[in-house]
Amino acid sequence: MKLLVVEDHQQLSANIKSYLNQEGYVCEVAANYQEAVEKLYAYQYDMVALDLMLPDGNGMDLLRAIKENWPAICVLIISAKNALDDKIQGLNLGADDYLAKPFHLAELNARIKAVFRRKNQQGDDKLVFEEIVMNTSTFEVTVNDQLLDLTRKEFEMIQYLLLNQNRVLTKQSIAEHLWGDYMDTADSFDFVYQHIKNLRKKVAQAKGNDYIQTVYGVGYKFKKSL
Amino acid sequence: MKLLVVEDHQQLSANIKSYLNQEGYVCEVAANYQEAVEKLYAYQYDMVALDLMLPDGNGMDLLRAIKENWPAICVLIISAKNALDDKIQGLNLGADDYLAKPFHLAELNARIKAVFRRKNQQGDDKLVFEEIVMNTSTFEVTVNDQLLDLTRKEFEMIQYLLLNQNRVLTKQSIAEHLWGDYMDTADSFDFVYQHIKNLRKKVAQAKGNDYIQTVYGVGYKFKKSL
DNA sequence: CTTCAATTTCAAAATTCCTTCAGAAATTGA
DNA sequence: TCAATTTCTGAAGGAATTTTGAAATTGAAG
Repeated sequence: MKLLVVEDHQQLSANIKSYLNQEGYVCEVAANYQEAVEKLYAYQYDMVALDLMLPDGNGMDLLRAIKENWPAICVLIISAKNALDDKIQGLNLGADDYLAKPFHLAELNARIKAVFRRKNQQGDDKLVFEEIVMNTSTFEVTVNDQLLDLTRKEFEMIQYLLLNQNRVLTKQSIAEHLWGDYMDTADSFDFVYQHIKNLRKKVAQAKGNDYIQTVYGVGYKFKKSL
Repeated sequence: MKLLVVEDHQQLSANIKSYLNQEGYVCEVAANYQEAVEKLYAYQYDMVALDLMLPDGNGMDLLRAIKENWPAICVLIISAKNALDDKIQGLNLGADDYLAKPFHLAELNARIKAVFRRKNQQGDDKLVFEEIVMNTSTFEVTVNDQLLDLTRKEFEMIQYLLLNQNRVLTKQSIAEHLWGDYMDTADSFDFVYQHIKNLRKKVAQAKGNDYIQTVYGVGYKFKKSL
């Protein structure tokens, strides 16, 4: 799960980020409107936690832009203004939840979980590729109804592949998705190889086929069996 | 896909180039206005990433010149000046997107992809010649609905042929398009023969016809079956 | 502190791809 | 038809990428 926290207060965003990383999310921070939009273009997020008070723009506009361009992304509004107006307007614009400052990190976590749960219950709670099925509410992955025992990285990887069945994912983009923005200057992607290997082994154990196709010089994708 | 990066800062342009090569683009660099124009005349680009700050001229003028002389080329403006004016003026002059420095390379990549996607959607995101269909968003090529397993060079080659169905492509121009400016002094284009051969074989495997016509003494083109 | 699993690093092995080369085949023009 | 030029083909080497196993590191749990 990859989150973007849009929050201009340095200290707070750093806290949130480290806390959510602890909790197992891949979490990045944007300090303002501009940066948020750039990151949204560049990467692929599952959720945005959005502070309405931004130094260079209106948070509501950003919310509107997100719902327009990336409708699949959940938005959790964070705001110091405890004004009911904001809350109503935000939810009307399609925000998935609203959290007033100040808040406990544990509560943020709970809200995030709740938003995902709610979203996945309405309809698309399964990601499927042939015999591979991921239940996005219980976070279980089965191959041919056999449950896979995956580590966190393996899980994130198979999810990323499932979400992008039609395109080839480069090692770079996989690394960015699983590790966040630490990878900017990374020179080696050896660990991607390892996780691919382990994932393949586990999938193949459940069914002879490993499904993951190498595209030489580019990356990986699920291969269609024709 | 062949890109020209117009950027006078050595280190940056070198980084961009190596990154985009990694990502599978053919990428060349021009350090100033003059050099950019020369390259635009000499070669055929799909896109220009243009830094507005140039040592020997105004980037806006260059943008205007590109849109006038090579209207098919997409332009992505890069600028350190975060001025909204620049952005507005640039987009008014026909630039396809705008990216403020500093930026993550991944974001540059995402913008490039987005620009192409947008452009291709206006018509269709498919390149077609008879039974050959190339999906430019998934980077898949099918012949008679059979998926081809192509290497990078083969892919670039068939794409170049698809984009130029009416003209004959010389070995030189193919080499320039696929390998960039390393070819300036090259004396032998034998490797083009190899890739043509391999491509023909793979296409013919999917359908008896190989489609690629040799024009003796000149080059190659798709042949129409009458 | 110890233990165990997960993650990352490292280097060798395996694979795939690219380029070169030399000879064969095809085309052109005289 | 013949010679010159161009294109085609297969094989071989080298370069780049991926795979693999094993060791080192990290991190959480007991």
